[in-house]
Amino acid sequence: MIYADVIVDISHEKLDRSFQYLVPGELEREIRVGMVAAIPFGNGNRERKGYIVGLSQKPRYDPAKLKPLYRLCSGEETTESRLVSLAAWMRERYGSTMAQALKTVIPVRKKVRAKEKRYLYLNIERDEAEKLAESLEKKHCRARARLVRALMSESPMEYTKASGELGMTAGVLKPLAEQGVVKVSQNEVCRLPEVVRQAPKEPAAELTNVQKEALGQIRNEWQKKTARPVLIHGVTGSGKTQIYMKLIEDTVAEGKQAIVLIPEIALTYQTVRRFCGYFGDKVSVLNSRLSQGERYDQFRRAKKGEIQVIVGPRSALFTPFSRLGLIIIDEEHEQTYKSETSPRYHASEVAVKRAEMEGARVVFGSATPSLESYTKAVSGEYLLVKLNERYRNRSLPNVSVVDLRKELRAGNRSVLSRTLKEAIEERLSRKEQTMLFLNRRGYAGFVSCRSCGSVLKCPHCDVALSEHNNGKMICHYCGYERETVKKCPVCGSPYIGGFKAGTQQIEQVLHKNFPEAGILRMDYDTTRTKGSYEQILSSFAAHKADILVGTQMIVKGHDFPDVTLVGVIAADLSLNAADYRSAERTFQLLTQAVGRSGRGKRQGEAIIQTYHPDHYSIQAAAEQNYEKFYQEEMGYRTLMDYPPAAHMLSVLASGEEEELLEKGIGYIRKFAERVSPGPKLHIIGPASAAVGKVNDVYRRVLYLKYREERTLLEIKDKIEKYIEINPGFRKLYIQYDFE
DNA sequence: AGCACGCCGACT
DNA sequence: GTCGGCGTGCTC
Repeated sequence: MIYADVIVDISHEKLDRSFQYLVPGELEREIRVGMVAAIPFGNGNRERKGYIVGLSQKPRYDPAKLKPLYRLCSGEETTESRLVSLAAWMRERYGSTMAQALKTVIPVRKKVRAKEKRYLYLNIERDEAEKLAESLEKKHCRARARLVRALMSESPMEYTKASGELGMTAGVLKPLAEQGVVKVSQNEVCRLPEVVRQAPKEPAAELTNVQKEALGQIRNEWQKKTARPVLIHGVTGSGKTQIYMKLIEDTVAEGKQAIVLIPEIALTYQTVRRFCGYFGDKVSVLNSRLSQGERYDQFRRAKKGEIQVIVGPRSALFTPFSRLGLIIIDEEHEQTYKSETSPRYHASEVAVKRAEMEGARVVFGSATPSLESYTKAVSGEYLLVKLNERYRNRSLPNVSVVDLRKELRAGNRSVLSRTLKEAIEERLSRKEQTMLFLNRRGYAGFVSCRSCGSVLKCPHCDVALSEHNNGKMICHYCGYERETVKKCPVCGSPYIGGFKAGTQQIEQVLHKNFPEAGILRMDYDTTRTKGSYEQILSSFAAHKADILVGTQMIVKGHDFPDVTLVGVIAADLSLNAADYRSAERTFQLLTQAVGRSGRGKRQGEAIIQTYHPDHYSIQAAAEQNYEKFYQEEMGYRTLMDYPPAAHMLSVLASGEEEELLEKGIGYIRKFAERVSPGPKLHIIGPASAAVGKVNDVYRRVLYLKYREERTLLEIKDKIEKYIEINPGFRKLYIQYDFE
């Protein structure tokens, strides 16, 4: 016997869970997750539509009470059913529960439903209503009288308010509505986000020859029956967005819809405005600041076909378009495309899958593609399209690297090297602008020598050790531990320790050095209030300040034509993050930062300060040479068996009882060893997770590395089953993460 | 959402 | 008694 988990297609919060049904024998072969079925529901066995969200061999409910489903509704494939299938695939691929996957894919199936935003109106005159209320009270129809009186003082009234504060039920409303006393309307307020309403209409810009050629390549690929995903590798300022626009235009002209993913809406304010200006009311925007209701509105509009294009973060990937034609992922390398919660999916992968299921196309774009994508592009799995020139013949900035070790030797202990200081002075005298950039992302308390630049690393994993306040240095991958050092183990210098520099500190140094200069600071502290982000950027754009200091958040979005100098305070900060991706991230951040310079008519310059002037990621960024970086980094990944050369599965276990957790993760390790296909499977850990303990919940992590991803997937499935069978794991929460 | 059930006050 | 309305709880 096969049992099916079904979600009933009734939009109500209390039905937001699955119900189990018997699958009649003749449907057993045919039934799949994601299909739509007709089911008997409720007391009268009324026929309802339901989505199959899971299949199993045994019942989890009293089998005597299970009803068989009526039939499968083939050909009734809806947007929802396709999204359910996508969720099923995500469950399988990333090892989450179906409930978690569904929640990710079909958000807000509860609470702020459009229907609950209905309004109630009093449909009769006041004195008439007064009489009615009195007679209702006489007839002991208290609930009805209450509603009529309430509407006399407030009409229209929100449906939710009536049912909530007044305790109105459907049975109370129905007779009143039938008598024509109360009118129910679906007068929904359509809440357009601010950016959409404000954006000025913009005509299409003329494409350069390089852009036209790239566009031609993509259209050519799209002629094929099975078009591959496209990776646009374009240098900073090469005009990728204009190509996206043309591709979206093509898609809309075919009567299809497009999804545009961008890393973080606030950081790409200008991009959003450009889309809105170009596509007008065809486009809508999702962003993380939107309320659940606003977000739901946008999804509903998409479903109804009121909009053709949606621009938004990772979650916009699940917009319920009925004829999806194109998914664009801009700044494809960004970390925000990877979900931090289970299912820990990567938007690029899911985009390719959704596109495959719905016959849509995928375009990735980046100046610094992730190693994963570029590897696929090189192997021909993706089509690689290059834009090697900046838009309007602007040239790339001249970059110089400053060795901070030499500065120390020359007696300069300031965060500003002499070269950088002189360069800033020059800009001030020429009335040009400077951006100073502190890449603190991923900063995790590494220890380095200021004299020779060497960093304490794990002897097994080749990533920087993190300093803990208990005086120990720890590797987050394998759990290796050692005492902190007082002297540099390489050169013996006592100038060794954690790197301490904040944006505030730099701001102070600047004030001291350039008392006349206008300085703006942008970091987590100064952008907490709403609108402060845009405010800082627009006042810098209006040249109200000479210098902008900030964390990585300043490297995106705005074009500042007057900026001719970009300074990177310490490239090492991200280089020494406790992560095998630190070099990649450094290269990306440096390239993006350097790319901010010289966007206007004047030639740009960039200065990178570092203790590792010879490191390939810094040199390649200085030369703006992606290819060189890619070759070096791939060599490192291959040598160390890190992705994408190999694949990595991390098993994160958490629980409140430390001992139980320790035991449990130990068993998982042993089990993994048992099902291992041979010595080529590396099992590392268990180690403490990057954040070892949160809210009294302990977390431990196990890493499995193997050349073939398929094998890791199989191992994950086996571990999942093993955990399900053994009741000892009930109190542990296990998450999987593929890299 | 839609239906059944049990409760309550009022009236043939 | 018993009828109509109300609030609650359940739906595989």
